[in-house]
Amino acid sequence: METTTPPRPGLREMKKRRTHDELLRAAVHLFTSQGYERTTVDEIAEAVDVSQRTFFRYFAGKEEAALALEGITVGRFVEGVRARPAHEAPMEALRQAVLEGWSSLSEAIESIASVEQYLRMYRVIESTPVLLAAHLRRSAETEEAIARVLAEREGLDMDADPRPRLAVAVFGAVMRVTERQWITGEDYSLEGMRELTSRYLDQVGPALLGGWRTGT
Amino acid sequence: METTTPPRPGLREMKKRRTHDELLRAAVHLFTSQGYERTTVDEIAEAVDVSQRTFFRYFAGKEEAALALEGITVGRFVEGVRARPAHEAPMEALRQAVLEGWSSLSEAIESIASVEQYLRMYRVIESTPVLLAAHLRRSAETEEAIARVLAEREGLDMDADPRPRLAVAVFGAVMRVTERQWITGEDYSLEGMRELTSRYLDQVGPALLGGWRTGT
DNA sequence: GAGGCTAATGACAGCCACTGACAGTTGACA
DNA sequence: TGTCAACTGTCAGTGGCTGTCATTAGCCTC
Repeated sequence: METTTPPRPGLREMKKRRTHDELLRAAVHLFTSQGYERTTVDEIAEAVDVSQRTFFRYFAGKEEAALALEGITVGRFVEGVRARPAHEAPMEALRQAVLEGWSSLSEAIESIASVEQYLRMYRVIESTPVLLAAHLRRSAETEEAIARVLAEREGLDMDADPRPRLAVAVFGAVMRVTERQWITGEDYSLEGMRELTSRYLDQVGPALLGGWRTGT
Repeated sequence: METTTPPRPGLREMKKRRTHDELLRAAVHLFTSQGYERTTVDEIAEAVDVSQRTFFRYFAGKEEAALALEGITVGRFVEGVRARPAHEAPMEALRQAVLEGWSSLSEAIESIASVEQYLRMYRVIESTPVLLAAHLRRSAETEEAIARVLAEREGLDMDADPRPRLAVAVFGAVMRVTERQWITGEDYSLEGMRELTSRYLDQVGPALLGGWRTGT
């Protein structure tokens, strides 16, 4: 009984995971180096030596492969919100979960890509209309999931009270503005992203109050 | 000089407009009656007795035809914001422009469809993933345009001050939540939409403050 | 460790959205 | 009325995506 494998991954599972990761890596590499539109599914499949049909068995479509990396971090974010202490106010819980997410981004995706590749893929998404569209739709789904988490935390009925959805929608809106700013700017460091996120969240109140001309 | 036509529409222009409108009408009719995915471009073209190629000369794609009706009202909304008196605070200007938009919806689309068809088309968009994605992307573009209008009104530099984008993003978020609620609910009247819009906008402040458990 | 079961894959055919190229038709305008 | 340019139809082709079916290859049992 030396070096046992308790949960028994199984050779089949291993291979499947390997194929999936290789396809994803190849897709990210091709998308970031030559663009999303100029990359065909056949190309990705060929890079991993599988048939095009197999690609579609691992990913629902080309889009899904392009958004899979981001999907990993989004999933972690949702879990992060769920794990926040119950005494935190909703917006504060969201804020902390996002900041933690940025901090642990590197470990979350290391089996697939580097942080730099993640950022480059993000740029591709933001600059490719069809990908941006899909990204926004998925963000909407994520917001719905998080609204459920908040409603549960606060013991509210989401169908009767719009505040959970409103708070999450506002938060999501700020995140989108932040992401855009972050891509447009020069600072690609995770610390820079954390700082920008905090700053913009603090500006929501002032932005809603009007009287912009007298402020800053 | 009896019954002159000053700007001279021209027979060609007339025919073009006619083809465009007929294609749009046919598309809306087919999408709302049998669904977006189950409608092919050939079907739409055939309903108007033009070739598939011609359809693509009038619409960049199937999606554009599905979103064109909504696009008319969105364009009017942007103009509405631009036309609001300069003394209004940003959020107030947005609110008034939207409410006015609902009120004049009927006249805006009458050459193409009825209000009921507009609502049904909206449901199709909301329930078809690819259309919802495209819709959200276009909304993002609209928000950018409106942020520019607000920044100009207030004499701000959008690249230095995030408040115009933040305010518009928050407003857009509320609108999306409202639209969803409105589609889920039973009340399809324009008056009901106006009322819901007002109510949700009033809730943004409370939603951000937390302490949900003590309030209503 | 041979054979059966089943999941994973490849190969093939086909649908549909969309595009480029070219030729035919029809308003516009001198 | 004839010329020009815009509009359209036809055809061929690309690429994303799906259904089907035969083949391969882990897995499990006896």
